[in-house]
Amino acid sequence: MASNIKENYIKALFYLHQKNEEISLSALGEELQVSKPTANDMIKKLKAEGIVVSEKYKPIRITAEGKRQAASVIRKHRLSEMFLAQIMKFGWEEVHEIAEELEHIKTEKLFDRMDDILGFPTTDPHGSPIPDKDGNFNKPDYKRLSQLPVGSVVIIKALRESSADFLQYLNKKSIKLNTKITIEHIERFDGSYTVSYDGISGVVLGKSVCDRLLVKLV
Amino acid sequence: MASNIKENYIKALFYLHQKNEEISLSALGEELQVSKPTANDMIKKLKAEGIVVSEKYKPIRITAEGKRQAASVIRKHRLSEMFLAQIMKFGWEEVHEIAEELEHIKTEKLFDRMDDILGFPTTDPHGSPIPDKDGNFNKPDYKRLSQLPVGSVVIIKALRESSADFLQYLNKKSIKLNTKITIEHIERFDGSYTVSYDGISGVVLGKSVCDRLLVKLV
DNA sequence: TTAATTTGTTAGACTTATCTAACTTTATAT
DNA sequence: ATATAAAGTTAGATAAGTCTAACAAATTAA
Ligand SMILES: [Mn+2]
Ligand SMILES: [Mn+2]
Ligand SMILES: [Mn+2]
Ligand SMILES: [Mn+2]
Repeated sequence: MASNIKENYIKALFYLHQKNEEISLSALGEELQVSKPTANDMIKKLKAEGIVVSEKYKPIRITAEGKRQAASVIRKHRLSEMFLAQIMKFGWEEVHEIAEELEHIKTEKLFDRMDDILGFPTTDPHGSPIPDKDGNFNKPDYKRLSQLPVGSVVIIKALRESSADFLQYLNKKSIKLNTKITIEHIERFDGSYTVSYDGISGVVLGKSVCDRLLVKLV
Repeated sequence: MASNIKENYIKALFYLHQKNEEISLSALGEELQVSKPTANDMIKKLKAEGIVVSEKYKPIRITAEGKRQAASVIRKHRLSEMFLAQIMKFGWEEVHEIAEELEHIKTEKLFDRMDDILGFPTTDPHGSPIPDKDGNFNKPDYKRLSQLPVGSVVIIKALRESSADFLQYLNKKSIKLNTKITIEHIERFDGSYTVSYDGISGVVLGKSVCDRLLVKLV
């Protein structure tokens, strides 16, 4: 059984692999805030366990087994977030921190029961998909709000980034998942959008905000 | 911040101290299934942190600070058990194992929220008291069923031992907390009790069972 | 195509938690 | 009071996870 620490490496490897099939030691060290020799040592252990393939001076690749193990941790994380939000009434800006701890709990039936109580949800409170136990999950092709033209009517479906700061900003603006937004104006100069939602019009969202909102066209 | 492992030592020290003010290294090692040198090393560290007092060849005593830290872990454990049982519908024989993991979660507000959702319970699903954050908890003076005479009418309030095996035995007998029992007969030869409850009479409970049931006289 | 920069590796050290074997001190029993 | 047993300590070793300093390889830029 992998330790908490190993699980965090596996999860990081999975995230990095989603951005780029080939993973660099530097990126891994950066992601986990450890030195390159530390990351290198761990890669040797994970290689011995069949979780990555790696050869001297060559980029690292995660194996099918590695993906399976990563999905298991991510499933625990996202089910926990959903349970904390829906059942325990935590805000979506609070759940990630707690889920970072809960995801390492070994007893599977805790998460199976969460899943059951929640009615087998397919996404977490930030719109990210919850993998099933075999590691499969939907990857719907949402667009960034910042990619869409004036006049588009969209529904917010997920976030590209879910830092507490960003979530608190969205709270302040009363923007939630499934909020229906109409794009009224795009300011060419700075990429900011003027939008309307919930019957309020003229709300200005900066470029970096629109870049983080994943939406579906209505 | 204490690691999981240290927290387990602190909890063990607290349990041992409840049986016997003075704690021996052997008992500590036995409790945690580690060797005496291992326990000894940890005691040196805990002494440096002010959690125990201990001098060479003298028995170990837990400090007020040690008790406070133990109570914090026990509170997390017992609130978790109660949450798992009441809200997540796990059986009382299932909750301990999961709570052994949950008790090490750092984020206090998770447990505060459990407490809130549960309506500030004073005991766990096995009748053990839940300490408050300052480490105070009720220690009601229940009697063992095995100490009471024929004719007594009692209510089961807690268990002296909560192994999954014992709890499954109680499930089979439909005995729960708050079950009202009447003692019909005591067999002198083997100390077994014949009792009635829930309208069923003539149920025989062995000595070891009666020894584990903590009851209040009606 | 050489030089500079980035990336990866090695070597050596530290911390925490664990062990066994051997020894010392304290307690118990004859 | 002495011998035996139990409890506690020391010494030395191991494994996991981390670091820094120094060096080697690969990539990128000039
Ligand atoms: Mn998260
Ligand atoms: Mn999330
Ligand atoms: Mn328990
Ligand atoms: Mn309990």
